[in-house]
Amino acid sequence: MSGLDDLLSPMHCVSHTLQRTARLVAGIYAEELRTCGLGRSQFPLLETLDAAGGSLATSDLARRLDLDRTTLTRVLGPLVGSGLVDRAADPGDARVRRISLTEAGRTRLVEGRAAWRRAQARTLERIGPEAWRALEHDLRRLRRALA
Amino acid sequence: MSGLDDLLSPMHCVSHTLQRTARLVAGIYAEELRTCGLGRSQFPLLETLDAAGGSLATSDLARRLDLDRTTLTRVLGPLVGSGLVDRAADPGDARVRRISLTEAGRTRLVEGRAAWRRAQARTLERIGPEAWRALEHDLRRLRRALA
DNA sequence: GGAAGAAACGTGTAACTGCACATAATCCAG
DNA sequence: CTGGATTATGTGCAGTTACACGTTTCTTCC
Repeated sequence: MSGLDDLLSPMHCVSHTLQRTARLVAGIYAEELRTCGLGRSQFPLLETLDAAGGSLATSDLARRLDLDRTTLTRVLGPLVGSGLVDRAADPGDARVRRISLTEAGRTRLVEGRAAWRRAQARTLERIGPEAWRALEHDLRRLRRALA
Repeated sequence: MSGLDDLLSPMHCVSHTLQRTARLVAGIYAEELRTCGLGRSQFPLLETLDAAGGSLATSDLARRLDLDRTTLTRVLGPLVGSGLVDRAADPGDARVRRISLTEAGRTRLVEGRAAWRRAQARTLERIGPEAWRALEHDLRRLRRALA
């Protein structure tokens, strides 16, 4: 039954479809987060650090964000500079840098969450909570399939 | 029934979920397209121009790609430079620039399609054609809801 | 036909993204 | 305990993305 051929037509491009959808949605979050001085890549980073409890090695953090390790390094720069995260040498292994939230980082994260919640609410209002629930599940499966 | 509150927890972020999934997939397409000298933003652009038949105004093209108009201008630069697309003044309206595929552009597009098809096949193989069919449909609905 | 508003466009600037490459530290086989 | 493979990291460079702002051209209304 699988008419697979039609999916090999460029208009069904997986990458472009995901990319353009992500672009569209990102605008909403960027708009809200800008009010508290956080970039749209910074908020998930702080949130992931917080969710991890304490600190994470650079590579581990990158893996959790599905972000290239070197990209993470760039994103980290300004955050370290503004004192929201701390980059310290690991006591047991001189190669790894442990990234952790500072107190200022935790504070900013709380502020960020208010802005984020507005964006998330605006988005869910448009697309419908149940629709998102289903989509989120499928996207997670997609990521697992690619991992 | 709708527990909507749980969706307002940062781990259910629509933007981050879409973004990270798009990043993951984009790598596959970039890898294949690099073999024929096309960036992953260039291929959809050429494809969209081709699908539109002839030429499009800058803003129209941007709209079709869900891309910011000014972003499109930047992407267009190198493509005009390498002669794959042509940017000409509109006969009827001096404000609009009509973007069109050149012969070289059409040729490159054909080469690009071979590379693209490899990426698409690799991706579908991982995630399953039926899963993608469903996902594509839901993502389109999402975009419509945001438009 | 002229002024107010709208539409189409480009540029300055800045953030996000990742590949190729290089460096330093660790681990393991001999 | 030494040398080669592995692991963790950072940088140069290039491509992707969009907001704020300004310019030119067109449209509309008086």
